[in-house]
Amino acid sequence: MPRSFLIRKYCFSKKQWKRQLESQAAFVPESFPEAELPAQSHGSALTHRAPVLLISSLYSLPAPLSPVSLSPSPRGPMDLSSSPSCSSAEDEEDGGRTSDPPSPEAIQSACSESYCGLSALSCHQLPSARVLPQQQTPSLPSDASTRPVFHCKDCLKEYTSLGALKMHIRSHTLPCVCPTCGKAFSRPWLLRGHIRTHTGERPFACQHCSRAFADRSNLRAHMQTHSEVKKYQCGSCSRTFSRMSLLNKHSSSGCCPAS
DNA sequence: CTGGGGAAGGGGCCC
DNA sequence: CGGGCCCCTTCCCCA
Repeated sequence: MPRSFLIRKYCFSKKQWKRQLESQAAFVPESFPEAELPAQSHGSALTHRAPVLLISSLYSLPAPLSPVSLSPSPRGPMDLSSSPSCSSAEDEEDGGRTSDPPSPEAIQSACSESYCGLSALSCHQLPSARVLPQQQTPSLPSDASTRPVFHCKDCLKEYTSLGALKMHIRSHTLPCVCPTCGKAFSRPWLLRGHIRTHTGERPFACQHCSRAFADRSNLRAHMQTHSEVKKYQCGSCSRTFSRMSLLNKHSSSGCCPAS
C-alpha cells in the first residue's frame, strides 16, 4: 500500500540526493558535522542543490510563488523539543515564531526559494525572508486548480497539506544533530534511533531467538525470517520472500520480465 | 547471487 | 496544529 500518495516526485530520490550531496561535499573537512548543522542547513543545502534550484525557479517565473495556500498557520519551532541535541538547532530555528500575515501569500526567501506560506518559509529558516503579494492565480502544471498544492522549492516535491510540506522541509533543514558524531536528521526520533547505533541499545528483542534490534521495523523484518510463510510472493514463479525489497530485487533480476 | 541485518527516510495517525 | 510514534520502504553492506 503506497503511502506516498500525497507526494509526487519529480526528481531525485532522497538517497540519490544524499549521494549527490556527499559527492559534492567531498571537500568538507574534519569539521563535517558543522557542515550539516541546521544553522547552515539552508545555505549549504542551497549550495549543493544549485542545479535543482535552477529548475525550481521555473515555477517562479510569473510570480515569486505560485501555489494556492491554505489558511496561514502560525508555526512553532520546528521541533525537537524532546531532543537535547536539537536544542541548538531549535534555537537557531526559532526565528519563525513571529506571527503570520492573515491572508495566503506567496513568500519568497532571500535565496530565491519560495514557499507557499510563511510557515513553510519559516521552516526553511531564512533570515531575510520577505513577503510578497500573490498577484495571480497559481500557475501550477498539476491539479492546483482543484486542490491546494504545496511545493518544496528545494526539490519540487508537492504536498497536499502544509503540514506535510513542513515535515518534508525538515528533511532539508535537518535540525536534529547527533551530539556524538554530528550527523543530522530531520526528526527527533530518527536521531534517537541513530543514537542507538552509538550506544548499542537494542530495545526490540526477537521472541524466537536471541537477537535484538535497535529498530522495531528491523525486528519486524527479522521476524519474517522465522516465519514459514514468506509474506511477499513472486507473481510468476510463486517464490516467496521475507521482504518486499527482496522480491523486487528478484523481479528486477529477470524472473518476471513481464512485470 | 541471494538473504538478512543495519540504518535511515518519510507519510499517516493519534494525542 | 504540532509532536511523537507507528509502520512501511529503501538502500547499503556483508556473509
